[in-house]
Amino acid sequence: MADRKITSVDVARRAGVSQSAVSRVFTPGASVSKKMADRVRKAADDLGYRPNVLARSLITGRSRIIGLVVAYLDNPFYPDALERLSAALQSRGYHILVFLAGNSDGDVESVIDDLMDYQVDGIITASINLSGELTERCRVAGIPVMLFNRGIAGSGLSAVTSANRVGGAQVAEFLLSAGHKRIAHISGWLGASTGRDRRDGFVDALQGAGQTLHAEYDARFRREKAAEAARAMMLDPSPPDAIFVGNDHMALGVLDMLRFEMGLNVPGDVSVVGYDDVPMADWPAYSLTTLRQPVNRMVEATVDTLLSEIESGRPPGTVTEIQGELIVRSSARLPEGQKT
Amino acid sequence: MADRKITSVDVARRAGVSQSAVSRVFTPGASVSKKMADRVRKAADDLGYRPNVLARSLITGRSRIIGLVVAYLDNPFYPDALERLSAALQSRGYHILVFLAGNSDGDVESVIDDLMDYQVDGIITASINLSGELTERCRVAGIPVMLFNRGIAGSGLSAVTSANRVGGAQVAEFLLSAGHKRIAHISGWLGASTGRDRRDGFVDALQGAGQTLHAEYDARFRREKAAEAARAMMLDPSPPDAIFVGNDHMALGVLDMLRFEMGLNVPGDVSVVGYDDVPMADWPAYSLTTLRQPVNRMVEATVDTLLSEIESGRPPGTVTEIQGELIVRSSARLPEGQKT
DNA sequence: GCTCAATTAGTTACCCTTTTCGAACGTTCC
DNA sequence: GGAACGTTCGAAAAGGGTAACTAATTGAGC
Repeated sequence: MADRKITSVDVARRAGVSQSAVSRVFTPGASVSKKMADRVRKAADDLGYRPNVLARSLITGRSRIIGLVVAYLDNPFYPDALERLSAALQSRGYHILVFLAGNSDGDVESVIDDLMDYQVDGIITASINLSGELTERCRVAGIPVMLFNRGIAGSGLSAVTSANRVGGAQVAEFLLSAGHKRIAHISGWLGASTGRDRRDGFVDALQGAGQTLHAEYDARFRREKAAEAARAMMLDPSPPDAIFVGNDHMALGVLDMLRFEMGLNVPGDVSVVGYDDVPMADWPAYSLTTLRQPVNRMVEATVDTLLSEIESGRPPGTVTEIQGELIVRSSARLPEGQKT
Repeated sequence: MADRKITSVDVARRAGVSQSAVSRVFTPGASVSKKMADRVRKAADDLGYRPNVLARSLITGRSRIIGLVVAYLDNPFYPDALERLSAALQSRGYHILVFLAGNSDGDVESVIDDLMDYQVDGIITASINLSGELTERCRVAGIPVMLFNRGIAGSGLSAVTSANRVGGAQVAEFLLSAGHKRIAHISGWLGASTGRDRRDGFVDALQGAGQTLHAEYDARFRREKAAEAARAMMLDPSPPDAIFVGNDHMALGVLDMLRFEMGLNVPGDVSVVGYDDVPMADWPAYSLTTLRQPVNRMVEATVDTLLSEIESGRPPGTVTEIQGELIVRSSARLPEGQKT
């Protein structure tokens, strides 16, 4: 075995043409006669030749690799997004190189080093916070960065999120219209735009209706922390009658806690609303009322924006907000007269 | 902006040394004096130089890229595995390039083309079936392939699975010892070793105890199909009193169906046992009794085997089976006298 | 001070493509 | 018939590195 790797030179020799001719045949838009193309393709097929992407990228300066930086995949929203992102990019000739980063700064930093090493054409970050210093490095290196499901105000980077403020407000209105009076919020991390915007939109809408937040806790997108927070809230002498949880991943943990550990009835004793609409939210064991983030449209926007920055040099800074939709299920009390 | 890319030549010039000296400084194990190393590193830091992995791989023949071929990520077992695989490889200087493949042969084929194009050092497949032809292509190309959570008998490829036959038998014994008499199985895809082995081990153990399978259905690892199968089984004039489901992803769907659509009591009316022990199996809404696949040990074995094939030329064909453990929760009746 | 071996540094070939650049060729047009 | 032109093709130069080879330095031992 150990057949040496076959290169364009081998194909050229077999077809009796120059190596550069072979290259041209495999470069779309290059000038080759039909006869030449046929001969070369035949020889290439015989030998099983395929151009070496790495060598190509060396000279073209494009690797057709997109770096995806992600902190964790336990929130099912992200595997779903990863799958769709990968599919969308793959269909356009790109592939995803995965970089795992804890959320510590040093960790993210070394990941950025790795990214540069691989000459990625672009970067997508998900569930990650970039420091100003890092965004600056990417800007200097001229590598387009897309923030997926998170924005960084003033960073000048492109970002795709759902309309989180509006979404938070939609949830608030729904809970208000159902007559809730002691409405609490267990937020995603307030250090992230996603967590902050949902909260702010939610709080603003409550205030618009003359209510204030009954209780609040920053669970940093962690299921366990959210569950604990829910327990603490419910054990309070004045427990909430509704809880808006910053994402579904946490909301499901809250539901489990309320129902199975505290023996409460949801939505009888307390309503719970999530955010994301992950697949499990629709499973009958949970049937979670939640604000849907349209993953497919977010993915589309991410890929479109990123590729046009890469391929057409569109300047960075395109911020897309995609409107979500409240999916009413049975974890929250319904407004008077409304049916599912 | 648009600072041209800085190369080893730039660093060499600034440090007043030859370009190859720079290369040596960044190549572990090369012969350089401390003084030289310091000077070069200083210059490199000033300029923000990092070696270009792609250029390096061109000459070394190693890309430090591992191709991961995966069909879907909706079974939470796989994101979990992906996260751990990525972390383990990252810590050893490799990264994962993601290739999504539907399970159709043509799809997988074009993915293999892509993989070759990127000169991956190795391939890990998960939730995917490789045809003989494809494994042959990889063998010829000399690219090590690891089958994760699936084996292909006679393929000569390395594989890591849990001890699926033994696992199936463990489940059978547990159900038998709880006194079940009409035991059914909803299998994962019998076209895959994972589905087949679990089933065979399960059936053999039943037969060893003088029982036969009360009912059986191949749900092909699909949640919906499994739920439908469960409904059909329970509507039969002679319904099973226990169902072993081929993986947790399907088992959770079965639980939902039994409890919420059919209003049955689990395990009162029927016991359900899964396979994998995904995180959700432990969530109180499900509390699924299941056979744990030790993901971390599977990942360790996968990475170790793959890297030793890549780096030390270990011949392919190392098949590792890792013993699982039955995790007893409350979705299945307990044997007499046993407590959780 | 000299020899010999061991380190270190510089030269150069090579990895596999794409991409100028110019030569060769066949047409068209006067 | 020859000038002007458009196509097609080959030679050769990148592109950013590594590794084998060679030359020069260093150090030890006597």
